[in-house]
Amino acid sequence: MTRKKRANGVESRQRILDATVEIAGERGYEGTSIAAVSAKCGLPASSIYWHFKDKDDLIAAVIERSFETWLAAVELPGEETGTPLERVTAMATNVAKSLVDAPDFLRLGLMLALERRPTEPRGRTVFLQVRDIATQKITEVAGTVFPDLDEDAVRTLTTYAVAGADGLFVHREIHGDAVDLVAMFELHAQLVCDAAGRMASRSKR
Amino acid sequence: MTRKKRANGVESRQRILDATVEIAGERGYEGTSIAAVSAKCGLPASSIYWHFKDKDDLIAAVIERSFETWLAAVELPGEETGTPLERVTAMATNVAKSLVDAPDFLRLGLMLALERRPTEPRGRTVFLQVRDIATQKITEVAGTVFPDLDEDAVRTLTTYAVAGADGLFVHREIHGDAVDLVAMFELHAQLVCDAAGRMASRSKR
DNA sequence: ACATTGCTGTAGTGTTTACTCCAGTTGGAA
DNA sequence: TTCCAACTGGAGTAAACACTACAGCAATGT
Repeated sequence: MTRKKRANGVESRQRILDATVEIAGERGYEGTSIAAVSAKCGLPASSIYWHFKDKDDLIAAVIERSFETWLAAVELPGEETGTPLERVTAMATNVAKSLVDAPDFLRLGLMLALERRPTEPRGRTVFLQVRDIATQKITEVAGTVFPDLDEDAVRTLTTYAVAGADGLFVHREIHGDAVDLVAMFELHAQLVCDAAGRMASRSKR
Repeated sequence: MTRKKRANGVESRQRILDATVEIAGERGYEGTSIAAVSAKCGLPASSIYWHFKDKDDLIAAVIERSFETWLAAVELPGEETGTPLERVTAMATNVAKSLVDAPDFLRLGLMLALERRPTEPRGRTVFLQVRDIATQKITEVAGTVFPDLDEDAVRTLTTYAVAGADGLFVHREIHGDAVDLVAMFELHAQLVCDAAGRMASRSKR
């Protein structure tokens, strides 16, 4: 067995993925041509096909890697201390920062998610899966932060929280760096907490 | 001058646009091939090029028409009566219904908006323009519904309202018809009003 | 009757696409 | 030294791509 996989190989793989994430973020799924990726990373097409089965496989790998990058950027909030508002705001701030630092995952993912082609690309499936997992985690956190809420309310709250995050992200993608994503996410956190309060008081009655 | 423009012409144009909106909504900008549009609408490529200058022109026309369709579906709320919450909710409900009935505009527009290619397609420009106009109208309405707010607050509120709408729309596009968009928009309207109240009380102090 | 206009049908153009074949090259294991 | 596995390079293929040239036809204005 080889203990080192030959240094050049993994580096080339990274270079290919780097080039692909850039081009796919610019031009979408169909617009990402192997020739363009090859030109950008400096490796011939045959190398790309040595590392990846086909174009679909390449894009799925890009989604996976950019998800990991984003996950690392999120750095889940420390411990469960403070008021619900403080905790939710801390979480929102973290997510906002991570989306500024590592926007590729959500941008590419949303592009793929909005497409509805007959034969779904694997990249889309992967995105929806990891997104589902992330959503579930948020649901869990919401359940502990707002213990008064019933399951349905928690789900609704999570849906709204995620949708708001998506929308604010899109807003920043459209309007550029001038948008203060962290500030908007703080407002969002506040409103989500309002909603939680409203839901709790309703279910008590 | 001809009083009738030759019936077949306008009908063909519509058929081409219908086919294009369907394919573009499935496969994005690059994925929309003239051959596929031609096959779907039953007209040869030369007819498409007689009606439209090139592919870019075609997609821009699709955006324009789907915007008009959507605008017609929105049917702006009647008159300025009721509490702010009632008025905002009525508006949100209208928008939600229109997005269910005519989702093409926003779906296609968001797909184009998320792409950032070096030479921007005209369709993207058109989308961002009409979106800007729509946003401005919402800003005006917000200004009259919440007269206590200063300009900055109204802008922030509008941004948040639009972003929430985008995000909830994306959520429905991903999770399908099971999502009750109207209900989510009602919640959204409520939270936006909360935010307005919070902002007003802060500026008074 | 005749030319004009609006549109369709056929048959292309050259370029780009995803993907393949296979002959190198190179570093490490035996 | 020999050998193999891990890659790279270049050359190539068939299909799909956006787009064009142009002939033909049916209705209309004169």
